[in-house]
Amino acid sequence: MGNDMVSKGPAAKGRVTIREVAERAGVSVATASRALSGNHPVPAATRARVLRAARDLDYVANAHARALVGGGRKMAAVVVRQVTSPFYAQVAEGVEAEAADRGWLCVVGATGGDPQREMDFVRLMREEGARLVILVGGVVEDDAYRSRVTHYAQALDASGARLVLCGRPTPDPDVPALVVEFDNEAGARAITGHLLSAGHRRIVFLGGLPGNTALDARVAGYRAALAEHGVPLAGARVVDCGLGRANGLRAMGELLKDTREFTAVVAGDDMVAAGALRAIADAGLRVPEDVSVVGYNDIPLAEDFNPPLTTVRTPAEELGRAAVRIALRDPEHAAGSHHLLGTHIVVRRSVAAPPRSD
Amino acid sequence: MGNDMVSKGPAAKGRVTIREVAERAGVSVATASRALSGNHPVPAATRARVLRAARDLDYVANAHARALVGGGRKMAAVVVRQVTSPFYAQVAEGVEAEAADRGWLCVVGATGGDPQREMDFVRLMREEGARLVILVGGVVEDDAYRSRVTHYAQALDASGARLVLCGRPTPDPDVPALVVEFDNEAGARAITGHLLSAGHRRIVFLGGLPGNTALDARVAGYRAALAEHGVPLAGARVVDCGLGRANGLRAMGELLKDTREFTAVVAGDDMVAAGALRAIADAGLRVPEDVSVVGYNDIPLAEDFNPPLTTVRTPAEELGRAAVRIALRDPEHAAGSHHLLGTHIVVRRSVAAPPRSD
DNA sequence: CCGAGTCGTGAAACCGTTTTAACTTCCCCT
DNA sequence: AGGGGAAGTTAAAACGGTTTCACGACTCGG
Repeated sequence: MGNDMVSKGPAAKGRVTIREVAERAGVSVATASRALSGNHPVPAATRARVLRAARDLDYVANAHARALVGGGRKMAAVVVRQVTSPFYAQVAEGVEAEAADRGWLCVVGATGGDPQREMDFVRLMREEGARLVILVGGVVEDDAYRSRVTHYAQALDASGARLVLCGRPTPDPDVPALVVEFDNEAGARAITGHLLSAGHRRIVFLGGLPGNTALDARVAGYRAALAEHGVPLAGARVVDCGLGRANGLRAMGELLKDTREFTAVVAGDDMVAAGALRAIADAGLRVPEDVSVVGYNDIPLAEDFNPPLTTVRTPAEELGRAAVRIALRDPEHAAGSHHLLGTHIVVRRSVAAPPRSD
Repeated sequence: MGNDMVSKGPAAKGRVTIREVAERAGVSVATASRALSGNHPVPAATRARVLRAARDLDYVANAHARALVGGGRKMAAVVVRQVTSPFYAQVAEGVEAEAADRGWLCVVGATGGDPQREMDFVRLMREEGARLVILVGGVVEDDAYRSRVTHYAQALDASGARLVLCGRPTPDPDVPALVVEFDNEAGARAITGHLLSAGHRRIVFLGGLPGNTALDARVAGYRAALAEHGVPLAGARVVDCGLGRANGLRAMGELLKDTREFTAVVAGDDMVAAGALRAIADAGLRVPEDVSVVGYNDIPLAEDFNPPLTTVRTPAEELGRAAVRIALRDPEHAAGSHHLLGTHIVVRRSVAAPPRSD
């Protein structure tokens, strides 16, 4: 007597298993599994009993066990530098949304720009069996980067997963990775052209980051626009201060200490522009009357800057959505394919004609 | 002859298993497992052979198989309304950072404010075996909400996982969930007090959301501050337009069409403030000379608004970190415990004395 | 020289689910 | 009456690891 405690009741701690559901419904685990997953026809009466038992026990399937035998949960991972950057957040939201629409789970990882953490995270995703890994954001393209990405791509491909690079280059055309990105050069050319059309001739590019492919392309676009408008090459001035508000603030501050030899600035992105705007205001100058400023990305709060920022709209959420859409489209078409998304400039109030004294 | 193809080589497609590693190293899977996980002592020579084989084959363990027998990967989930909201992004970043520091994996889910998606996501996390689920953001507290959260809490607790509510109420003290939040009332009282000290007496609260506990607390703090400064209760005016830039823009615009009977506005959060600032500017008025405006949360770009916004700093990233830290601290201490994080106001340039004509 | 302990290793059980293959019934058709 | 399906159900074999248990080889002390 008293040994009835030994009987297999629901464990005191731990999850409800399908065995307990089957027991309660008076069927075998096989039947219970079929009734629950709807995979195989099961008579209505039986199915109802099983479903009822599952509901009563608040049963949820063990995703790990399921993944082990089935193909595994459809899971996508998006890796960004940091979640709080508005641009990355938008891309991540796009990925999340598109994934959710298809019933996929979305995991986001932040690297803080550290290659080691990126590698760790990709490894983690391989362990977890992610079927889609999306790496977002420009990087400096050195040998270490190339071999790293080649390794990711081959490892993921070997286990049937896809790798998408958003805004970063493919090391080699035969590396099994997709690339989706904006036409950085065209965007920068357009926005620089906008300044040139307003009459500016002495324009500085603030926020270069030599080796970073995204920024290099924007610098190239900036240079191309100057050339198109007949500005001598010597007129180009690129300040390689990197991205981020703090860098923009500092670099612009230093620039303003010199004799001012520019009437407009093209910022590497909107955060740099935010810093630049603040530095200009701190120097007692006005935008756009004294200096015109343009940004890049059109982050959600760019219209709330002082003044509202003229910038290049890069549909970041669409970038994220496109990444998963393209990756999931056709299996064959994938390797080495390269997609360019268009951008356009949005005109607000940070650009005017250069001061008359010029 | 020719049937050597049948031998168990590495599968053409699919992942490398521990069996292949063991084979290549000339040991059993048990030994391979031990060498790899370092769980059980293994002579250096054998370990080296196994590690070498694993490296050669680029082996990564199958997390699902491992989770099935072991406790499962340490995984935390954070659920927010949307990733692109700067406040939520910061909280998510805090959770991600603290989780990563401890070697945990972090999954973020976005609900778009839809209770159904919230429920689906929590269920998903139960299936995945998440050990920590963090729900962020105020909600309207109705019966549906209460029973929903009670269910989450009990289900997660039954399988040994923890539930943390960030800035939303616990339905009942004996529900096994932790609460971590800011002292919304104190923050609102302080920032309203700041306006009162500057001489304002007719102050409107923009962005109420009746039923939402976070907003209700801020409204209460606003009212308390007015009372403390001897402003008659009738002087309080709360516009229930909800949160978000668009709502702030619209509501403020409508407010300005009436005869203007206020000199300052307390916005429900910084995004509402952004909309309000724009509406005020569009009406041809100046901040702070004509109207003073304060926000709530101190999002990263609040200092770039026009003018830089005086607001309440809520250390959002710290909120996220605290949530995981507290949840992981001591198992017993958990249930029903309630933590309040302090806030302080940061003074910028959106507040001045009321216009003299007042 | 022998028994006890230690060390290194492997076979097998186990985790919770899906799926295959087999086994009953039961019914219909010749 | 008997055979061929079809329908409903189940036992058992995967899936890929970890862990327990047992076993053999070696070392060491008496």
